[in-house]
Amino acid sequence: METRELRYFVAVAEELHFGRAAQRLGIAQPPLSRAIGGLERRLGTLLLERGSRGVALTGPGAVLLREARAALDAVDAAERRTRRAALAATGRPAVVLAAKAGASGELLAKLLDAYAAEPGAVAVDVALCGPGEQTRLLHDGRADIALLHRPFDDTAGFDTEDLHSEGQVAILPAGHPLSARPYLRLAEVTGLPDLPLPRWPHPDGTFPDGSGPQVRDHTQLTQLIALGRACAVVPESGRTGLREDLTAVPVPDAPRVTTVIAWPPHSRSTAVAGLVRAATAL
Amino acid sequence: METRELRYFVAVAEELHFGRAAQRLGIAQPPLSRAIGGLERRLGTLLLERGSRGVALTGPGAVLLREARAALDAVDAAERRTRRAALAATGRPAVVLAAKAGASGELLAKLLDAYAAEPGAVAVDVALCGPGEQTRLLHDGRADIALLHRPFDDTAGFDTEDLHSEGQVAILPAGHPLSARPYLRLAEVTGLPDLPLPRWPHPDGTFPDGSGPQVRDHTQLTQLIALGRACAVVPESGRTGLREDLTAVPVPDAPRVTTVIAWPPHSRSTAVAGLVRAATAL
DNA sequence: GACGGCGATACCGCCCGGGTATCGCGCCTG
DNA sequence: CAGGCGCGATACCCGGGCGGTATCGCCGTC
Repeated sequence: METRELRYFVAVAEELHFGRAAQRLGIAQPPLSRAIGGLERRLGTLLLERGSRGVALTGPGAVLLREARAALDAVDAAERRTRRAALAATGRPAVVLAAKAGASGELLAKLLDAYAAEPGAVAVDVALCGPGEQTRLLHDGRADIALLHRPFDDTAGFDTEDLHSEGQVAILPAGHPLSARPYLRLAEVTGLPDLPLPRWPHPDGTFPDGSGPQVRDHTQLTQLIALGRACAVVPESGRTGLREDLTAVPVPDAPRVTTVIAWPPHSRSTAVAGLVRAATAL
Repeated sequence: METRELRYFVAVAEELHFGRAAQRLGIAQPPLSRAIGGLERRLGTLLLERGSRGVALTGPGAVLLREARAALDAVDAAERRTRRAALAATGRPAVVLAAKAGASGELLAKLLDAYAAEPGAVAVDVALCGPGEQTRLLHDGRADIALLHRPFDDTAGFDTEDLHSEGQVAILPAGHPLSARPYLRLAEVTGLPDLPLPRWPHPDGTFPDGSGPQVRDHTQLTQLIALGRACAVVPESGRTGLREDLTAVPVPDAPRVTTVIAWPPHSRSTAVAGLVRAATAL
């Protein structure tokens, strides 16, 4: 199977529409139909159910969609990492570290300092990204190493090392009745009709069903809370640098959040090893 | 990058010889040279150092070799798993479980029994393979789930669940002076001049340097030990069904061996989940 | 200095991937 | 029920690229 075929299939499987997929791929629709047809013939199975109205994935098609995405990520990673190795060989070598914007700020700063103090340290490019984006960057080679947060991020498929564990706090508008309490139970926070929990986007950009406001980043979140339209439960470290009009109240029974450093299991980079060493020594 | 290019590059990088690589790929040498050249041009870096005598990998070339193997495994896995999903949809569905031949026999039998008793259990094809081969099968999709042994097998990149932990024993010819001892220290066994430890092949089929006899499977090993030409340190469970002319002596300070069940992190198969459930409930 | 091994280059033919035009088939609609 | 339309499949053509053969250029080695 060629990557071209996989790319074509993923496009159709995502669009569920040959015409739109072809447009997205920048080709005409007939070659796309042929390519998918050939794939199905070679695999000996129907991948897409062509109904009179639109297209649907078959069982094997769903399997191929998942596997093809992983395979294409691996191919992309191969290209990116080779390119970066070429850069490192001639110019300034660097590693890319992916971290969630607005999280672990202090820990990140300490890590960068500690690593920079090591002999032979190379430049560290920090890729700040949205929630849950880090694993994607690691998988497709845009990042070499990442800071993740269990249980929120999916650490499956990576080597990890625990760095830090912390409880969570509820962020409420200052002046809200609950904000004076010494601590809160998780059930008390999640059930507030006047302050719903916000909805974060899935990796594909869509939002889960529900009634809370949609947020995409930390700024939107704090603003919504300040407006009295939402509340949130975040790791303790999120209370540093909190706006004046917001209050943090501990939520002892919320799951503890562990910050981990993660890297692709077959990584051989000395820079990655150095970062891990520096991180675990913090 | 197309998988064809990756396959070509891996062939040359492994053979370190354009002619032989071309032969292995079933094409002529000139198209191969051109393909590699094109790859290098597009990546903007030299991948192979063409010396007067043979070919050597550059730094970026070594990176690409590692990444390309992973990517090609992922593509193979996509094809195999789709094919198997197609089979499962029409005929008898099955999972493939990879296990090291001659290891964990009893545990494997119990696992298969326990899983078969579950409602909705599907057929389990057991792929017995050589030491260290299981991870390969998992990576390229020939297997859906595997029994691995830490610290021998590399569990990186898989989800795992510990099943069983055991000490190790030394296998000696009956009648050897040490065979009467109640236990042995690891250093005593590894330093025997008359009974060297055998050498196991690497995944690529080559043997590590050293002086011990080369073995490829358990039968060869027991035969060598019986002949008084080698000894071995193996998990306790390896003493079940031992030949009469061999003796097992505990080695308490050898690292404990943990049998784990492992599966690809993005696996969605209910059969895999059922096997894991059955295994952890043992 | 002739030879041989090996990768690069030159050149050619053909297949396949991509394009346009058109068809076939449901489904909605007046 | 006819006509229109949306959408994927099919027919057919064209060009680029992949693979083939022949050959060159460069080094070692007798």
